[in-house]
Amino acid sequence: MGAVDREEYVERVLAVVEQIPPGRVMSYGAIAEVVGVGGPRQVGRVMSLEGGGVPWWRVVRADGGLPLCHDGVALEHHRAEGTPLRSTERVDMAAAAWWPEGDLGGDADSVGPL
DNA sequence: GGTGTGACGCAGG
DNA sequence: CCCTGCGCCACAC
Repeated sequence: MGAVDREEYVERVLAVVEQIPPGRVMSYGAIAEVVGVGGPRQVGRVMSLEGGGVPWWRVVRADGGLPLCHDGVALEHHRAEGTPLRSTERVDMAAAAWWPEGDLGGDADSVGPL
């Protein structure tokens, strides 16, 4: 079976992003793993094209760095949602990292102490 | 059909 | 903490 259609891939990626709860974040690589197709670069491409309809600011790089395009806007959202920030422009992946199949990897819906 | 680029990831210095 | 190089896959030229 070949890879899913482009539209199918987009829908799938956006679906995962929509599932990300407030105060939590997912890395491009994590989304690519959940989708099971393509790689982190393809996820980023989809976000740039169709990310306008989903909480794109909850999608960050694996090292906690925010998207290079609207980092300032993303910071506003993270501060408003209470995302654990480690630096003025970085997210604390150790506490904010989230996973769709049950809160594994990071912690429960609790945001843990800083 | 090769080349370059990118909202990336990781290892190394 | 910083920057550099390599690998990755899809798309534009």
